Amino acid sequence: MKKGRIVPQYNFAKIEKKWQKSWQEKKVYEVDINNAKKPFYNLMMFPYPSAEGLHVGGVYTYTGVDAFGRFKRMQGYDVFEPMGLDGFGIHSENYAMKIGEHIDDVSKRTEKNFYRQLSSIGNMFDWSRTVETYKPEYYRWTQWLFLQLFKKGLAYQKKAKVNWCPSCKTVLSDEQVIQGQCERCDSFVEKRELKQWFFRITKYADRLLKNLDWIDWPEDVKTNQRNWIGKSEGANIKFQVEVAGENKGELEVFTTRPDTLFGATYMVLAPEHELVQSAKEVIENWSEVDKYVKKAISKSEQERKNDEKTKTGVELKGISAINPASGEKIPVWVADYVLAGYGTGAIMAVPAHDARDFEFAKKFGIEVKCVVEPKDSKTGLIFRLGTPKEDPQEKLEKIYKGEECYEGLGVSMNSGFLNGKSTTEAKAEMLEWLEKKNVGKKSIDFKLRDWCVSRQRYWGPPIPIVWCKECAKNQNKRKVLMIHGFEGVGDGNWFPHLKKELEEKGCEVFTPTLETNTKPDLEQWMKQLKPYLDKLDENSVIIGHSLGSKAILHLLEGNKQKVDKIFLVASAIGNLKRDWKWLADRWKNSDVESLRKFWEAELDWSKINPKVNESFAIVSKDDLYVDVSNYEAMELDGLNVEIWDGHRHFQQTENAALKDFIFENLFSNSEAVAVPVPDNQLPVKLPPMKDFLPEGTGKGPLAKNAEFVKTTCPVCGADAERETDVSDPFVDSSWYFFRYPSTEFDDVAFDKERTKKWLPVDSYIGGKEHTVLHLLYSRFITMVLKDSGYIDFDEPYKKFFGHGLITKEGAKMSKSKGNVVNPDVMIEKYGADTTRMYLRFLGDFSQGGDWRDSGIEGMNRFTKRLWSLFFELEGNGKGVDDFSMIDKTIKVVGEDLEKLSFNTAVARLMEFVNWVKENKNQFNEKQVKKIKETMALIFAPMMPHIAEEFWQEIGGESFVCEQRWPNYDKDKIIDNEIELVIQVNGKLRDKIKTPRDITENEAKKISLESENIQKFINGKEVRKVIYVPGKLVNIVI
RNA sequence: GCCUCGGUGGCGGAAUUGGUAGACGCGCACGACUCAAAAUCGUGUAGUAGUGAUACUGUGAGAGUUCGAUUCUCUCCCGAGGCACCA
Repeated sequence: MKKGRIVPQYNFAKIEKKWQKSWQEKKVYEVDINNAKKPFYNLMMFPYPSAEGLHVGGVYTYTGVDAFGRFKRMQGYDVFEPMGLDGFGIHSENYAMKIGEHIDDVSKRTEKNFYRQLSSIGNMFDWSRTVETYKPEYYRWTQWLFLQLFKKGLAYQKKAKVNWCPSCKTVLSDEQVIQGQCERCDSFVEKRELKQWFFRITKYADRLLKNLDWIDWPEDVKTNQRNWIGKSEGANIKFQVEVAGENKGELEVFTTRPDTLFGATYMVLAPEHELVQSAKEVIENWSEVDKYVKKAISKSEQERKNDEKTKTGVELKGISAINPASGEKIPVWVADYVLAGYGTGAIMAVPAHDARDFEFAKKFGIEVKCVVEPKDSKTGLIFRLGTPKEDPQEKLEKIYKGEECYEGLGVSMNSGFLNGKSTTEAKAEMLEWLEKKNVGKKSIDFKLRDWCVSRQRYWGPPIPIVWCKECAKNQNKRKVLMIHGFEGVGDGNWFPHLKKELEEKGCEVFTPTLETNTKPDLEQWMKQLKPYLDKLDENSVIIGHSLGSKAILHLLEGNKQKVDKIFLVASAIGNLKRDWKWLADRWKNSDVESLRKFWEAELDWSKINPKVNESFAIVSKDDLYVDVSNYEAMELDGLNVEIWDGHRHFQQTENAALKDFIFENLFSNSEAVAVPVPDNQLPVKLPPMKDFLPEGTGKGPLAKNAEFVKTTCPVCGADAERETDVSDPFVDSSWYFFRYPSTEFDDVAFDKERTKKWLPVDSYIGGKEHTVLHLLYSRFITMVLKDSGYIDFDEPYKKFFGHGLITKEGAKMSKSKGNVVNPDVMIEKYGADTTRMYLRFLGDFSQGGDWRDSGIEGMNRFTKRLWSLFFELEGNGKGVDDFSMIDKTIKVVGEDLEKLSFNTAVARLMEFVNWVKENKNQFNEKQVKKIKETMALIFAPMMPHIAEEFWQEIGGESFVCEQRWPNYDKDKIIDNEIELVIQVNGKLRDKIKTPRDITENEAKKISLESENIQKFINGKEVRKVIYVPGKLVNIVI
């Protein structure tokens, strides 16, 4: 060994470039996508490519996730770490308009810049599989996804009062409105009524909620999602409405506190509530009411926000309601503190136990009736009320007198049969009573609303829909098969009234007469129905009653024929309401056994559902034969269940409500009908447009492009118009992780085998700000894809970890403050390794951290020290006896990386380096070899370039990133000698070195004998001696 | 108002089945090297008292449980983020 070796200069620019090139050339990070033995999908949130370039926060996340991915790879996993760009959206569009360039050019430039930056941070991205949401190869499948939802009835259009940003000239989702202002430009948002496309996410509310119970996510993220979904359980209660003593129908409300019904002293309707308009004639003060309602409805978010503090409203004079519990006549008001979109748009107001109602009642002098005592039902003790400064007794008196509002739990009072019951009991009992009296029932409401995906902008995927007027005309001309039930309906024309009206609309209606003698036979019915099924086409409709509906389902199950819609009226797919014996008694002449066989024949809904575009089941809880509760429980996928009141079995020859319902769902009143673009015509390309400013009329910029708009209908070939809305960028990002493993497929969005191999995602790491919307949307889309049979899992991410944000010297980074850290500058000045390492050291990954320029200087010194130390080590010493530091470091750093506890991992590595430095002249040759090898390996996840350089220096094979994480010797982790801590009365008084396996008595003995301790005992009585093995002795005196 | 997270030296932050508070780093001070500075290396660094060993105080405030509390319980204060007239 030669002495005084020359340490090469640490030229990070050179070595980082060298290794990045080498990794790329050798395709080290291109995972073997088909044959990987231990696939590990290491996903991070792809960035939105802004013109300013990659934010240091992005570097923070990506290098952190990469350190984890590299560690996983060293544990033997085939780690797939893809990257892409979420480039659609209003920011890019606004920016392009601002600088007067075309968005296509801007996008090309930012893409190049982003990928350059992302390549410079030393991540193991698989650059052979990128995803850019704004490229036709990608958004083709976003459009395909839209159509999947459309075909399942999960994408629909409705006129909706939407948030309109006058500056961006576009619609915003509720989520993008922050306190009445546009999330993007801070303009105050107005309300406008426009036709919008929605995704029916509310249908999945329960499932989105339930799965949270088992998915392996941090609790706070789950809580956020739960709150957003906002499930509340309560009751719907009907109040009778009276005008001049005469009953004028009913008013339904939703409440979570049915136990307070006796305290409902008035009712409030939302300004939009239909009763307000329909009762116009009988409202005595109509002009006043009309004025209020008009004003309230036109209020913008801004005004509502400003008015929040004061409650306003008008009484509907001449109208009153009857409290179903107390029988009292109570006034009805209209007020804008009641929201049309939640519950039933009307409330029963219980001012004594709801702060909002209380405020309103006090302002307008309405009676406040206390019906809940604030006391514990078991102990009878009055709850402690208010702050310690207030007098509890006085407060209690006020509550009883209705001078204060009490919202908590307690014991019912002034409430008839509920008196003395706890709130929980009273709720249950009231529900039971309501159901018995048929004036209310259990009900569940969600805060979650359907996802508005329409955007009247240019830079997004065009919604793949064609509007056809010709089809709207033809739509009415369809074949309808009506099938009667068992109950012997004359000539097979069950419900002749409906038949007649369908024919008037231009439909061809079949009403076969089935064998309905005393012995119904399924096989026979199916045989009789088959010729009729053969006459139908994909636009046809089936309306089946009772057993007849069951027979046609069995027939559909085994046949290829597809139909458009099916209506199951009082269908025998539900259980029999009572038992068969009862039926046998009732139907003495029928063969109940054969009926039973028919009724109970098993159906496979999953075979029927794909053959029907939309299916409805209409059933009544007053049905004589069919059990409704069973319908509620069935939850058949795609089946829309309608449960009505007061129909015994829908056998009437005329039923206006049923006819209306069927017509409503069969015939569109609009001029044109939405026709999905066929899959083979996708993508609907975004046409090049020089002027892509929105018109500001409510239609998107695409409406200005006549060439784009004009098309032919894919169904009938007539002239038709394209939809001009584009979809929300959240749709793009709701499925991108499905695409990464399948980027080379141009015939499917994602390949089945690939998806099976790589999904669900093993680890997803991203910012906490996305924990509600993006995560919820992608969970929803995953569920839809599962229900369509494309995948077999419900949840897209096995693990999610939300990291914190980084600040600069304690302040938020922003362009306006000019305190933005530019990653390019940092990498140029300190290199990627030092930057990565410093970002890891900032603080807990989940909490974020604070960037300090002086801090990275310190890390720079460390890197240089590490570099020199490595090359200075020679191994001429006689050897260090205690070499266990190496094993301890390997263990602890490995554990920290697994937990994403990067900051402590860095601290451990520093301690290790300090130890090597202290002993650098004592190590022998063998020890130096081990140290150098270990250094290369344990630094590899966080400082990948320097680690490769180390690895090369010691002559290691291939790349260090392909090596295994080193093993440690378990025996060396445990020290044989420990420092026994001795406390007196819990205070540290002495430390003594002892062998690890010291006995309890021995430990106590030496503790008591210690000179320091004797000083403290000083003749006092030793009461107790506590021994914690291997740790401490506490002497109590 | 509600929900969630947090509050530890001059600063970023460590430390949890309750058991040595302040790891690691920044900053600062002093020293070495140097004509000098930078860089580098070394020493010290929670506060108070003391030359010192050491003693007392100390994890937002107060109380409680315990032999022992940064950790658990209760009350309160402050900060950050999210939601907000959701019945």
